[in-house]
Amino acid sequence: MSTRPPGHAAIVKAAREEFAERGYGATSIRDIAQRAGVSLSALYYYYKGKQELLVAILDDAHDAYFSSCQEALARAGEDPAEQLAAIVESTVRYRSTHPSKSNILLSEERSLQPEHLERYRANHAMATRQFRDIIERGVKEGVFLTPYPDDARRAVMAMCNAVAQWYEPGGVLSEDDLVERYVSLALTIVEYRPRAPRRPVPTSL
Amino acid sequence: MSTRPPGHAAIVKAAREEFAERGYGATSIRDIAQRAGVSLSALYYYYKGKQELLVAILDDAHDAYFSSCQEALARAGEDPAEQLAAIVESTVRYRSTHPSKSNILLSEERSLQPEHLERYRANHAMATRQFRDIIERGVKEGVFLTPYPDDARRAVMAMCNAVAQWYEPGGVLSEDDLVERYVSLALTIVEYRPRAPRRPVPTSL
Amino acid sequence: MSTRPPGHAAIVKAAREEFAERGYGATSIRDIAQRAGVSLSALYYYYKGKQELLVAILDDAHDAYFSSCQEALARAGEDPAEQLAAIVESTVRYRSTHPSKSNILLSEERSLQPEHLERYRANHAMATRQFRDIIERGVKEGVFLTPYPDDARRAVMAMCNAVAQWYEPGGVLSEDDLVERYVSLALTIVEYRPRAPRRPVPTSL
Amino acid sequence: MSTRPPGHAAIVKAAREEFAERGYGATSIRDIAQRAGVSLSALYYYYKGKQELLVAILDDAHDAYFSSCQEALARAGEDPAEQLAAIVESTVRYRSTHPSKSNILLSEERSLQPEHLERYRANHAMATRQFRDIIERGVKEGVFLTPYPDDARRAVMAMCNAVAQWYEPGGVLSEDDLVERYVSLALTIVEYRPRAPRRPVPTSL
DNA sequence: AATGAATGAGGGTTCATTCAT
DNA sequence: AATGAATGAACCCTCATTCAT
Repeated sequence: MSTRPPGHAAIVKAAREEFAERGYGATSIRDIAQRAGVSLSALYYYYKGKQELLVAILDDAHDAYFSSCQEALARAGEDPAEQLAAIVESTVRYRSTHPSKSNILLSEERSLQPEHLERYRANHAMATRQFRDIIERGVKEGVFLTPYPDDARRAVMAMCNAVAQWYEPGGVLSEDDLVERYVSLALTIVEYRPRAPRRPVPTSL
Repeated sequence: MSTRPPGHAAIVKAAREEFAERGYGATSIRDIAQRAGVSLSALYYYYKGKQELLVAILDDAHDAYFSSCQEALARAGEDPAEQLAAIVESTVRYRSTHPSKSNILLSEERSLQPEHLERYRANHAMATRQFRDIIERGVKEGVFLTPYPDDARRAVMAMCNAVAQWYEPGGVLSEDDLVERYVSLALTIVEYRPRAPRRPVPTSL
Repeated sequence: MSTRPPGHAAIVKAAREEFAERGYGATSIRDIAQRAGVSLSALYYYYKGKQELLVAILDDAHDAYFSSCQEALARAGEDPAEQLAAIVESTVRYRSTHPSKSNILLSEERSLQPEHLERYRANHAMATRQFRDIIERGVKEGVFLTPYPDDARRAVMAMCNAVAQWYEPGGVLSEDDLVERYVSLALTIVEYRPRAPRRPVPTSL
Repeated sequence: MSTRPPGHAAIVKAAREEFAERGYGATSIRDIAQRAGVSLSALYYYYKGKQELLVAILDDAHDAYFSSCQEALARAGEDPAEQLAAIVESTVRYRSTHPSKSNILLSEERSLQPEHLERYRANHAMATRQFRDIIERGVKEGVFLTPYPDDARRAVMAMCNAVAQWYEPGGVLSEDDLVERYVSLALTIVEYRPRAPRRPVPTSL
C-alpha cells in the first residue's frame, strides 16, 4: 500500500482524477492512460482492468481515511465531545485535502462489481459506526442532548462529506478555520452541553 | 411540461431511473428504451438524443422542486423560522418522494453539455439562494444566532439532500416524522432562538 | 431455418468460409464482416456475436445433414446393405457438396461454449447412431460379417468424413462415381455378403 | 532433435498440448508459458515466437512418426500385406500414443506461414506415399484386389488418423488389440487375398 | 542465462445516432 | 406516427513481440 512499482502512482492518480471528474462509467481507460502519460498496455501491465483500478482507489481511500481517524481518535481522550471533534476534524480535513478520493468514495459504490461490494460496505459501515458510537455515548452520558441521535449523525456526516464538493484549498477560508467551524457546527447539531462541574466553556472548540 | 404525448412519460421515467441507478455516463440509450418498453427508434422519435433526455429530466426536476418550494413559502409567513421550516419541509419531501430526480439533480451537472450548463447553474444558484436568503434574514433579525451562516446553510442543505440517498418510503420512519425531525435539526443548526416576547412555541413546524 | 432476413445469408456464408479456412479461434469478426460485404455493426445487428454465428452454422449444418440422411433412408428399404449405401451416399454427397459445413462440424466442437455443447453432442451422437444401428442390424441379420462392428463403423465414418478434406467438385472424379466407390468400400469394410437365395457367392475371405 | 536445453522440453510439451486442445490460432503464447511454468520472457529466450514453436512441434512430430515407420518397415519383409500391416501398426500406435502430435499434424497445416509450408507438405506427401506405394505394389502383385487403390488408401489412412480423436489409452481396448483390429480392417479394405500356393498364413501380424 | 517492463496492433463488442421507408 | 436496418466511432481488453538490463 505504501511502496509500489513506479508506474503505479501516476496511473492511480490519473484514474482517480478521471473517475472523480467524469464518474467511473463515463471514464475511458484510454483517458486514464493518456492522463497518466503511459501507454494503454502499460496500464494493463500493472492493473488487470478498469474495475481493479476502482477497487485499488477505493481501498486506498478507505485506508487513508481510517488511519487518519484512528490517529485523531487516539489523541482525543474519552470525552465524547472531544471524540466528535476529532472525527469531524479528520473527516473534514480528509474531504478538503483529498476531494477526489472523497467523491469517488461517496459516489461509486454502484460501479463496483458484486465481488467487491462486501468489503466496500464493511468499510462504509465502519465509517458510519465511528460517528454513531461517539454520538450515542454522548447521548448516554448526557452531554449530547439531541432527541434524534441518528438523524443528527446523518446531518453531521452529510455536512462533512459535502466539503469535498465545494471547498477550494487556496480560497479565503483556511483549512484550520474550516475545521473549527465544522467542529462547532457538529457540536451544535448534537446539542452538546458540557457536564459543567464549574465553568462550562460552551461551544468553543 | 404538463400535457405530453403518451410515449413521453414512460420514456422519461425509464431514463430517470436508469440515470439515477447507473449514472448518465454508464447508461445506454438501449437500456432506457428497453426499460420503457419502447423501441429504440421510438425513443429517437420523441427525443433528439440522450443529452436531451437528461436536460428534460433536469428541467422537470427543477420545475417540480421550485413549484413545491414556492407553494410552501407562500403558505409560510414572514417569520424566518417559519420560512426555513417551509423550505426544509419542501426539500425533504422532495428528496424522499422523488429520490431519482433528486440524485440526478445532485450529481449529473457534470454530464451536461456546455450549452445547457447555464440554465442548470441558474437553477442551482436559485436553490441555494432560497436557503441563504432566509438564513441571512434570520441572522439579521437576530433569531438565528449561528456565527457561520454560510456553513450552516451548507449543513442544512447537505442534510436535506442526503435524504434522497437513504430514506425508504415504506420504512419505520414516516415522511411526516422525517420532516419534523429535519425542521427541528435545521433550526438547531442555525441556532434559532425565538424573539420571545410571548413565547411563540419555538420548534413547532 | 429456411427463410431469414436478407443480411443473414451473406453473413453466415462468410462466417462459414472463414471458420472453415482459418478455424474459429483464428477468425476475426472483422474478417467475416468484410468477406460478407457488410459493416461490423450490421453483423452485430443480426447476430449477437461470434459464438452465436458458430452455433447458427453448426445447427444449420446438422439440420442439412440429417434431412439429407432421412430422405435417403426413407427411400432405402429394410435391407441393411441398402441402408448403409443410403447413409454413405448421403454422407459422401454432403461432405463433397458442403465441405465448409462438414469441416466446421468435424473440428469446431472445441470452440463451443458450454451452454451449446449439449445440443451439439446430441446431434453428433445421433449421426454416430445412424451408422451404428445399421451396421449392428446387418451383423445381427448375418449379412455383415465384420468381426469388429464398432471399428468398422468408425472406419466407414472416417473415410466418408475425410472426403470434405480432399474432394474437388470440378475434378476428374464425378460425385456419382465418388459415391459409388465409397458405397462399395463401405460394404467391403463391413464385409457384406448378400443373403443369397441359392448360391452364396464364394468370395469370402 | 535429440538433446536439448532443459527449458525446451516443458515449453514444447505445453505448446503441443495447448495447440492440440484449442488450436494454434486460439492459443495464446501466455497460455503456453503458464502451462509450462516458465515466464513469458523465458519462452522467448528459447523460441523466436509462436510460429517457431509450431514448426518445432510439427517437425518433431514428423520425425517421430517417420522413424517409427522406418523401423517397422525394416522389420517387415517384401510382402505387401506385411508391409501394410507394418505401416498401419506404426500409424495406429503413433496416433494412440501421441494424440496431441497427431492432431496438430492433421489440422494445423493452415497455421503455417508460407516459408514453412514446403517442408510440411513434403513430409505429408511422404506419409501418403508410404501407404500408396505399398498398396499399389500389392495391387500390381495381385494380392490386393481393391478396384479403387487410391480410395482404399484414403480409407485406410482416414481410419488410422481418426484413432487420435477417440482412443483412450487406459480404456477397455488395449493398444495391441487396437492394432490387430486395424491391421485386419486395412487388409479387408484393400481386399487382400494371399497368393496361396502354400498358404503363407495371411492375416497374422 | 534470464526477466520485468512496455508497446502497437488488433481482438470482440457496444455505443449513440441516422436513414429509408 | 413509427420502425427495422445500418453505421462509424469508441469501448475494454488481450495479443505477439521487443528491449533494456
